Amino acid sequence: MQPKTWKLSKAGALDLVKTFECGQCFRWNADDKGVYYGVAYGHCAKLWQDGEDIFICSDAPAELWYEYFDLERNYDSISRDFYDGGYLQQCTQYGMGIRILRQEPWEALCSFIISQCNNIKRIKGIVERLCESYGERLEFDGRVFYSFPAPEKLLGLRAEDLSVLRCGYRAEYILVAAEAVATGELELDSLIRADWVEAKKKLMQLRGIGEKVANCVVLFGLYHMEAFPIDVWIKRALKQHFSADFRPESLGKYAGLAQQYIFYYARSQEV
DNA sequence: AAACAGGCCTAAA
DNA sequence: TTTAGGCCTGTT
Repeated sequence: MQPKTWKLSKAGALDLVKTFECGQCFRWNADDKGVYYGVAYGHCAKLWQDGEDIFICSDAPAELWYEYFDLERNYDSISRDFYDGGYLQQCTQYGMGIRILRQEPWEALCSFIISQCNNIKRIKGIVERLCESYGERLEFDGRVFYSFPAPEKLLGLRAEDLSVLRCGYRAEYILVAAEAVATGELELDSLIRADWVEAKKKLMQLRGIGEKVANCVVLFGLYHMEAFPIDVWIKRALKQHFSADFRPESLGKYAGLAQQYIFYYARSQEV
């Protein structure tokens, strides 16, 4: 199928740079002209902004990307709940344009296992090596890409086999998760429809998945927007700008979006 | 050179 | 229930 290019109708609600650089995903990269290339659900795409318009070029149907960028949800009205006249509002306004991507569940699970105690640059490197080693080779726009490997591709491997990834002790965790998903012991698709707390509990049964990683997977891979991952950045922001008895539930069913605004703002201030 | 990265596990209070 | 140390690897 030949790639087609089209213009996003609600482009104003999507900010490419913020969405790709806010730390939720690891496989989108800009070239020197600011054109983003990436792969999702086995399809390559490139996106760029031209004035007010955002264009997308892909051989996948438009619906796939419409869902991927969660474009049918009205982030403006959701975000109004975060206008507290203080710090959270500041974060929200700064991060406006971020979309919570609907990433592949297994990719999210695997990526956030890798993320533990790592910086984004290294996470990206490890994920890319994983895709190059075990994903499908794809060609798009005169370039070569690799899909995120299905968990089945990792069956039977031992931790030493993943040494090329240079992911250290996380190799074991990846293999445990891959086996659970591939064998059907862990049904990620059914967890999308399950209660988010139950989904989190289920994920945390796996070795190497604690509270933080589970929350990330639930939010970014299972689309439960209530989840509020707390890492060192968020912990710091909460300590400085929220009351001691703050509870994520107080932010409602889109707490996860608020978390992403806070995270993006907090990091922008220090880096 | 030692400390620290978007944590987790285990052992020990 | 909370806390310390170790863990792979890479960077500062």
